[in-house]
Amino acid sequence: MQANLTMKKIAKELGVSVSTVSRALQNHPRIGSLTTEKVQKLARELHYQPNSRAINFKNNRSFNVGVVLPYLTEQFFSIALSGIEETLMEKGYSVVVMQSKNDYEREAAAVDSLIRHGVDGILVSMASETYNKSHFNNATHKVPIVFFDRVLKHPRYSAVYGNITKAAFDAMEYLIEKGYSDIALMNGPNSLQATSEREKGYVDALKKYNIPVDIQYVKNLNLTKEDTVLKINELLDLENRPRIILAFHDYIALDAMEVCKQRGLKINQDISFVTFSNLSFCTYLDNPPIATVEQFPGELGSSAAQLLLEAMETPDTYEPREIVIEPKLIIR
Amino acid sequence: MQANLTMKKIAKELGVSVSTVSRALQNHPRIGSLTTEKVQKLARELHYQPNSRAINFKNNRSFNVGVVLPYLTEQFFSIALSGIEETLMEKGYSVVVMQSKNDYEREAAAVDSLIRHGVDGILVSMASETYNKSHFNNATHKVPIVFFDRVLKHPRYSAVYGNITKAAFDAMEYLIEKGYSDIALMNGPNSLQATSEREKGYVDALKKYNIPVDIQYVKNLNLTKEDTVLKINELLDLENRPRIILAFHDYIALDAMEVCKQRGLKINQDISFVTFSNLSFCTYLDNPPIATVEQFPGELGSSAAQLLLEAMETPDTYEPREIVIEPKLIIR
DNA sequence: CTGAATGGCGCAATCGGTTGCGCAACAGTC
DNA sequence: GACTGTTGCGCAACCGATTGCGCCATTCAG
Repeated sequence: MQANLTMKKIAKELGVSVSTVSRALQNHPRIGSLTTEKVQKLARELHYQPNSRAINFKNNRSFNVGVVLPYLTEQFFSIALSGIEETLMEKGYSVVVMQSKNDYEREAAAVDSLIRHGVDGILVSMASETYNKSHFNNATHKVPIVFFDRVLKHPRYSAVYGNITKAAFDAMEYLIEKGYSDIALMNGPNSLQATSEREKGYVDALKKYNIPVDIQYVKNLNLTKEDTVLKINELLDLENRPRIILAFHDYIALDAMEVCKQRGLKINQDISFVTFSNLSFCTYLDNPPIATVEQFPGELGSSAAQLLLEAMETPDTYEPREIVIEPKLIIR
Repeated sequence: MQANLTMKKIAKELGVSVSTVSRALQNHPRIGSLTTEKVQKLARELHYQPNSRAINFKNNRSFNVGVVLPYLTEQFFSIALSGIEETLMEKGYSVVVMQSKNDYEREAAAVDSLIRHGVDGILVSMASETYNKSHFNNATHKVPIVFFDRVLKHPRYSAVYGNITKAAFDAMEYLIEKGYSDIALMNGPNSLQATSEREKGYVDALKKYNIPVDIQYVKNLNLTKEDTVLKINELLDLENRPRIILAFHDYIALDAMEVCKQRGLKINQDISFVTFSNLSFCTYLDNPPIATVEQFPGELGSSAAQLLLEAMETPDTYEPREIVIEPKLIIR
């Protein structure tokens, strides 16, 4: 850890003033070519690097962007983060990441901490437990915020998200057209906006084809394995057992498949699955979900990053807006 | 985006000096309780937040830590990053993450960029293509560096990594004791240190049991699917086809399994796999690898973070050192 | 009534750069 | 020789917060 090398030392060494050193390093025309050369030579020899904290302080910019998401270990979010990192890196920004673990307190603390750390903007995918939104209001007074995937819909905020309703509708339409019936929905937790959107697409499709909606076929899960096991068992216990399960996540489908197998059902024969995330490993399953909705998490992240870039770099003309990424149904 | 609220404004509003405001906010004993109360009240009302950039500048600390890793989308690294984030968050540090994509140039640029952004320390899992180490030498003059998983072994650097040799040895010993023979090794790329360590464990175990080493059984892969397909086909084409494949990653095993199935071999009957990463979804496979080496990426990351914390907070007494995390063989 | 002690607060320097302005020296013009 | 223009560089303010030191006013002891 070498001692701090500042312009002051270069200036003293050369018998010139600090301002001359500063200008010489910027090739300022008012500095003589001889002096400029001398300064640059010594700076090179001493491996001078300007103190970024001083520059950030002076410019009131840090070129850091905060990202708050539920879990880094969830593939959806790590892919989104990767897209964010790529987009921001190109523009010279760094990514500061924090996990909310779906906890409101942690999320609020993370947003607060990012502000205190002096980021120039924040990307958020909301915790499922977030009921109080005031931490975003406070933060947005200081820096722009853009939501992605798990968004807060409000004219004040930009948001990037997938068209879940249409995705669910498309998946249902595909299944119905294929002649499948008895389609159940294993949906996410109530606290997520996507849950109601998914249900809407499910219901809309049934209505379009004049199929009655059986509320016993719609289950909201709470993300724990126990609950998944409970709900799939409830479905399998129904007199009119579903033939297709529309699951809101591959992992939910996998856990449900296990229960099915234990109960002697053959996957993709007695019962099939369609999922809302396209995890790469599913192609390796002997009996994968017959279709899946690809939500393009990388594009979600990178679009959100681009909105944030605009908000940070042209704050005067920037108007909050929403971008909808169309998911794609992938048939296996 | 409200205008910057500084101490100056509070001071002017109250007709006191900036230093009084500063001290009042710190409950300095030399400030009268009346003044202190007034200042704190107004600060609260105006939602005053100290300018972190000014404080960072003054203290020459940012409480940011840089993390450079190959890919965020690789589960191993996203779990490691999660462990890093948890450990550092507790101590008030934030994590700035960058992907090297296994490219030397990007890695060097990332390290450089982190230094310029003013991080207090750096955690690195090296790019497989990194041949030149000078970017680390330059960086370490400025801030401490700790390596994790893909480490640079050098007395100057701290490093945290798994005991791959022993893990490979243990896996082999288990297989040999179980009576398995004809065990092949699908290893990683030459450029990774872990590759030679894994090979050493493989060879050591064979030698211990006086089993001749067949070099045709040892393949080094380059991480592309084509190469994996090529190498598994070479193995299956051998006169003495292996019965067990020790694969250095679950995804390699999955790709190889596909080829095996295509060639009419039954997994876990005609041929079985043992892998070096314990990806959660493998438990959902109908025929998963019969054993797997858990490398505890979260612990790897969090141990590295703890070393870095020590290096950052007590730089005078800190001595670089290595921590070895013992992997665990998990039998399915 | 004077001297010291104490409480309450402000001045100014500091961190490391950047930048407007001004000063000096010199050349060129009339 | 006085005037203007140009070149080359330094002074000092500034960004926002922190902090050593010193000043003034009050209080209390002697």
